[in-house]
Amino acid sequence: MPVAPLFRPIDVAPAYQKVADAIEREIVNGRIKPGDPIGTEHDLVRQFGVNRSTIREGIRVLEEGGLIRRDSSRRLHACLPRYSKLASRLSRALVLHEVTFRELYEASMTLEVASIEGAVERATEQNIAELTNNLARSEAVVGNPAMLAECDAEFHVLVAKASQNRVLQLAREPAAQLFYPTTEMIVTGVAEGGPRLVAAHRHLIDAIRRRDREAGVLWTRRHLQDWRRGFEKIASLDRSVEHMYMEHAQATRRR
Amino acid sequence: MPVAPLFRPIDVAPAYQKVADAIEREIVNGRIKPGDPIGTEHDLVRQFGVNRSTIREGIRVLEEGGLIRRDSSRRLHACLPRYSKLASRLSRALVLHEVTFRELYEASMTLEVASIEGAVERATEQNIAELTNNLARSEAVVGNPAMLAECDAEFHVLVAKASQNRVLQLAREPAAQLFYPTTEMIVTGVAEGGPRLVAAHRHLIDAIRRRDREAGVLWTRRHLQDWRRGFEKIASLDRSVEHMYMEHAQATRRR
DNA sequence: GCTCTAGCTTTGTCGGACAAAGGGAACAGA
DNA sequence: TCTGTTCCCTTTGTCCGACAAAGCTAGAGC
Repeated sequence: MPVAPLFRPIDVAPAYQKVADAIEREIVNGRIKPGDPIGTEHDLVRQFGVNRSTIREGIRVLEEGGLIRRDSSRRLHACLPRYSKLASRLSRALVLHEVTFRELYEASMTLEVASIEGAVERATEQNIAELTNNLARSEAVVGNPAMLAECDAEFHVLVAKASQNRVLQLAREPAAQLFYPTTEMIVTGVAEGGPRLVAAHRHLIDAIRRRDREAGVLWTRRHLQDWRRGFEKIASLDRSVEHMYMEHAQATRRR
Repeated sequence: MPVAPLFRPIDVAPAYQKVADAIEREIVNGRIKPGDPIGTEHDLVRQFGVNRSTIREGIRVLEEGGLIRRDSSRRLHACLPRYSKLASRLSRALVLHEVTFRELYEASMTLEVASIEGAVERATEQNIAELTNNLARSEAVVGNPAMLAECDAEFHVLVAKASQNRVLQLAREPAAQLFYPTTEMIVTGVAEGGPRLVAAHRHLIDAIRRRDREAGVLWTRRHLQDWRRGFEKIASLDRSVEHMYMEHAQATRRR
């Protein structure tokens, strides 16, 4: 006959983990708001009653999770996790899982089409202005593959933003980050790549402005199909997706 | 007149970050394969020539990123980041960004419909067997909201898995993790909730088995609409989404 | 009132230390 | 020979104390 449980399971976790959990709890439940300063390491030592080394290990956990950051003066404060940083973890995971081109392409098709549908429905004047501004910059750098690729990535982030759906925005980011480095290669390797890319963006903005869902979906599909054809042309190059990812990851970390 | 650049920017980063970067690089480019042991902390101290405290801070960064883990004996080894762990970071971020119900619902509709479409097209016998097994377990616990909610979450993970698209699998996970804790509340609060949920699962498996895309999409929509109606019924309860998330996060961390 | 410097604070890193837990090898018994 | 036990070594988690470099602050000097 089993006895009634008298005790709860003891929470056995390393001290640094408990420190991280405690601070996370305060941030997630809102007692510490984004932007609020966390104390200095010494403060935390006093509050938690553990050694500074232990505190520092806990801080690393939270920092990597994007919950806290150090500002210019290296003081700690809570912050809203940035999508692009979190997404880069996922992109890394996708590379490690060796996802196929089909998986990436199919998922992106779904996510980008959903983004444009949202954008067509809910884009604000502000959103459209940002997209238009992006288009102008793209036209100016159409001969520079690296800068054009960067503009393209930003364009699609702006479309997702215009959808007014942050869940979607976040869901599309990991796949988009894997797209980005290949765009440069495609624009470099395919003669008509640059102009076609800019033209597609123009049509997409136009569709959003006219609230023309059909056109938005159509041009998103074409845009992605262009990207696929370009990718298939250069797929025989010697650089692997892993290498592309590594370069991208290092570049973003430096920011 | 600007001089030609003689020097590259010096990479100024804390030592612990360099340690983490160096190990990450070896894992991502494949020189260290998932499962391979990383040395002991003392080994790393010798290899990198820094203090053990510094090594340990670097290890925390990688551990949080899911790139390395400690096995039962606490030895370090590389590993494939697990989707559910990474996704919980994103779920946390979504909570902090205070996403609305509309955003969550709309994105999930897109992602779950895409999952079922993939599953209908590509599910293997193995996938169908797993789904059938899940259904049987769901039927057995239809009166237990907590366990039924867990089965439901697993069911949709299995559908995504059956789509044979890991990018999609990963993209849907953050939103799904926010769904999960509410499912229990809905099944508890709505009388017909449990049976309707199980019935929907049965129809979904059937659609996958018959490769009937229309039916799959239809029942996914109905299933999600049921969830929404349930949510709207209980939305006046006193527990906020943040609380639901916190409880869920703690439960998963203990695993 | 403004600037500049000296001093205090904080971070990043180091060296060493110790208890607890795990793994492994030697040893005893079947 | 195989199995089970015990003791020792290793490894981890944590602590203590220390110091240089960089930031911040307050007071001196104008």
